Amino acid sequence: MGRGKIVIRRIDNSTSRQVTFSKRRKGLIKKAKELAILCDAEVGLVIFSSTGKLYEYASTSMKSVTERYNTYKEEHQQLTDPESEVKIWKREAETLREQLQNLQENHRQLMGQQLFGLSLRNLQDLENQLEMSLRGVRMKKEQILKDEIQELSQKGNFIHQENVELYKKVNLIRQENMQLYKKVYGTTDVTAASTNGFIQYGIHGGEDSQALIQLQLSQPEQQDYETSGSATK
Amino acid sequence: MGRGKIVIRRIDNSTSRQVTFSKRRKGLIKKAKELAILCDAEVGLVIFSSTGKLYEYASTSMKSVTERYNTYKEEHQQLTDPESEVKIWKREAETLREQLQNLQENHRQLMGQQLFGLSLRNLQDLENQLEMSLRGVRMKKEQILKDEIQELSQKGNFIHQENVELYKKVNLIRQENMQLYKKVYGTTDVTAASTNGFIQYGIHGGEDSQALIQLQLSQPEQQDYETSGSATK
DNA sequence: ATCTATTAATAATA
DNA sequence: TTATTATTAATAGAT
Repeated sequence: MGRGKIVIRRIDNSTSRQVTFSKRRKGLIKKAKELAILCDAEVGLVIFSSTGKLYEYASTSMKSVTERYNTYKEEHQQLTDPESEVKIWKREAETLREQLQNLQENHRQLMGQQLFGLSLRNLQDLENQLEMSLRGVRMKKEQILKDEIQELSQKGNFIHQENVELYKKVNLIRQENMQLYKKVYGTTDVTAASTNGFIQYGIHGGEDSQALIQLQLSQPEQQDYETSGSATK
Repeated sequence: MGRGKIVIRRIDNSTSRQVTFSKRRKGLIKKAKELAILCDAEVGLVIFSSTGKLYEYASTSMKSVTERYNTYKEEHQQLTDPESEVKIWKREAETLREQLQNLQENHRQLMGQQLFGLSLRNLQDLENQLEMSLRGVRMKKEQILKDEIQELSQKGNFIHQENVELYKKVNLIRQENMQLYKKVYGTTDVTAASTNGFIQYGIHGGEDSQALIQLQLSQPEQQDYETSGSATK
C-alpha cells in the first residue's frame, strides 16, 4: 500500500526502518483502538522499538489487560504496596472509574442501546431528552445555514451596490459622449442615441436594468465559501 | 476501506460486530507481525473479544514481553516505591480523566449541548444518531405496551373462559331448579320459565350472552397492572 | 513532516 | 465462515 510492494523482512537500512517503524506503529495503535471501539473488545498492545523504546496502548489500562490475561491463563500475581499515598491515588482512580462507568451506561442509553432495565417512564424521559437534543442540533444546523445565507446576501448586496455605482459612472460618460456627439454633428439626433441604448442605463432604468444587475451578481460568489468544511474530510 | 465509510463507534448489530471483529482481529495481528519483522521490534498484543474470548500475539513470547514491559516501567521510573508508584497512579488517574472528558463531551453533545465547534457534517451525524436512538427508544416503548396488551388479552381470555364455565354451571343449576319446580307444581309451565330468562343462559345462548360476558370482563382487570412501574418513584 | 501513487484492508453482500 | 469486490485507508517512496 505504498509506491511499491514490499516483502515482509527486516529492513536493513536503519533510517528507513526507523521511518517505517514510526508510521506503522502509529497505524497499528490506531487499528487497535478501532478494534476496541468497534467491537467492544479489551485490547492491550506493547511495542518495543529496535532501539529499546517502549510504546503501548490499552483500551482500558495495561494493568487491567495484564490482570485479565493472567486470570484468563489461570495464573495469579498480586503486587500491592500499602503506601498511604498509593492508596489515595488508587481511590482516585476508583472514583474516576465509577464515574466513567455511570456515564458509559447513560451514554449507551442515549445511543439507544442497553434499554433493558428501563421502565416506561424512563423510556419516556429518554425519548423527551433525545427529542430536545435533536431540536438543539437542528437549530444549530439551521443557524449555520442561515448565517451562510446572510453572509452571501451581504456580499451580494455589496457587489450590487458597486455595480450601481459603476452604472452611474457609465451613464455619466455616455451623457458626455452625447454632448460631444451633438457638438460634432450639430442638431440633436435623439433617435440615434436612444437606439444605442444609452439612456436606458440609468439608476432608475426600470426593471430590466435590475434584472441585468442580478444576473451579473450571481457569478463571482464561489470564492468565499468557507463555512462548514464538509469537503475537508 | 470497504464498500462504505464507517464511523468508529461500537457496532450495534451483534452479527456485524462479530464479523468485523474476526476480520479486524486478523488484520491487526497480521500488522503486528509485520511491524515486528520489518522493524525488528518486540511486540505483544492481547485481545479479549466482547464475549470474553482471548486472542494473543507475541513476536517473542508473552512472558518475555510482559517481563520486559515491567522491567522497562521499573527502570524508567527509577526503581520502585516512594514517588514512582504515585506517578503510576497519577498517570492512571490522568488516563481515566481523559476518557471521562471525552465521554462527557460526547455526552453533552448527545444531550444537545456544547454544539459550538461542530461542522455541518458532525451535526448531521449527531442528528442521525439521535434519530436512531429515538427509534430504538420508541420501539422499546411500543414493545412494552404491546406486551402489556397481550398479557391483558390473555388474562381476558382466561376470565372469559372461566365465565363460560360458570354460566354452564348456572344453567345446570337452573335446569335442576326447573325440574324441582315441575315436581312441586305438577305440569310444565314453560312460559314462566322462559320469561325468567333461564334458558337464555346457555353456552350457545346467542350474541347477547356474548356481549354480556364481554361487558363483565372489562371490569376486574386493574389489579394485575404490574409492568412498568411508572408511578414507582 | 508532507505529498501522492499504489497497494492493502475491509464493509457490504451473498 | 468464506469469498467477492467496490471503496476506503494505509503507507512506500520521494520531497
